[in-house]
Amino acid sequence: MAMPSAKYLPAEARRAETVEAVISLAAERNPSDITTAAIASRLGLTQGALFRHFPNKDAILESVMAWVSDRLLARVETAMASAATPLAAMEAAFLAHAAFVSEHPGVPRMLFGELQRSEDTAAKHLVRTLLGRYRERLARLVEQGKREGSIAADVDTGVAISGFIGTLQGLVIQSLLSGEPGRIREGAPAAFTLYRRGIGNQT
Amino acid sequence: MAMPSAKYLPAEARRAETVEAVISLAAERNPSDITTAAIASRLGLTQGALFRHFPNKDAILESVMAWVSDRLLARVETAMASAATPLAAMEAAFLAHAAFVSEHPGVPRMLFGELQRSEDTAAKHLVRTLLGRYRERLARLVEQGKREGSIAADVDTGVAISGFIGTLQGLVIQSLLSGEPGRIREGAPAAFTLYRRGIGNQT
DNA sequence: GCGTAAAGATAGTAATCACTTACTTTCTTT
DNA sequence: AAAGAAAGTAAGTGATTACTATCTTTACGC
Repeated sequence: MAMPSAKYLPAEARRAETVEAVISLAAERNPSDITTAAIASRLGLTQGALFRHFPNKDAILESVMAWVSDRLLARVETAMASAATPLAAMEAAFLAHAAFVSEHPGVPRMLFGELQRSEDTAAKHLVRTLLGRYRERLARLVEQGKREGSIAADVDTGVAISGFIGTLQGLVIQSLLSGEPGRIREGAPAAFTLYRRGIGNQT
Repeated sequence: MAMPSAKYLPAEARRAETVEAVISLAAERNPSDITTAAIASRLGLTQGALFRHFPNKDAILESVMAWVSDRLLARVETAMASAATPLAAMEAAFLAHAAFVSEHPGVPRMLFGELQRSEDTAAKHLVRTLLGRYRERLARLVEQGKREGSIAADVDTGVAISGFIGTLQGLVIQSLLSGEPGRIREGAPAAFTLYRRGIGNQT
């Protein structure tokens, strides 16, 4: 993944490789000090070569965010679709999300980092859109769960969603402290069980 | 708070003012692109003046982290001490923590940002120490709660702690999205209720 | 075997960064 | 009131940033 591969790749393949390089770099260092020189070096290219495929650095970040949005939402939605009940769908989404960030530990850092940038970049907008869509999917499940009685009716939907994302973020922080991204995936089932008890109907 | 105050302050007062300036800047922009020029400008000083009081930028960040560690732990511990039961202590800690980051929205960003720096700075070490102490206090409460039966015995302590911090982090992300730091404090009681249901004994 | 897309090397831009140096203003103390 | 220490200023330093310019070289399809 994101290995310095063949020379003279077609432009589209090079762009895809660039995105992966950024994501793998984000797993190792603070996303906001990833330089174009570092990206190029990971690809085995010179820095100037990057600007054959992207007009500027922000366009690279925008592509990264688009990649993340697509992949993450796709995996989460696929996971949701294969579940019978709302709670099972949320669990599947949770585990799929955890697996995704376990594979790409730089992703949550980039999302978080992009959110707190002061400039109004296209990448930032993509993150907001992603989170908006994510919230929407979750909200649907929570409401559905409340209707059928598996989720407590007195749980506010917004709070439930915030808790869902927060529980994931707790795992991310744990992995930052331990330096072992794999712990996100490993800890996910137990973390979700805790969360499920919180929102679940307990009568 | 952190207003450009009088000129020719004594060194200690200036250092304290500098710390507050950094924290207030972190509320507005990505912590990792807070420049010494920006800090000085907020204080109404020239950039070079900072280096009268700190040997380098890392020393400033170190002071900031020490400030945060002291204040946050103090407030959380005071809150814990005034509660009768373990669960009440955790709630008090949660609300105190939420109030603190509501007042200083830049703080969780700085902690998170410092954790993911690749260099081994003194500031990073302070953050790890802070989180270690925090975990310790929480672990004590969770174990105590399990013993007296108010917290479910089958809940792993590490998972409970990760969930505690994650739930807080969920509120932070919400406030990043909405741009309203006050929401952290407002949303805290409901968020904790959800968390409490998750860890609480439900028999 | 020619044309072209992709990448190379090299050198340069203007801006910004943390940090330094030389000097001046203010405060404090005697 | 004078002197010395402390605090602050102004103008730099060199390194690094994203990005551009120019020109050469490589690979591959027609």
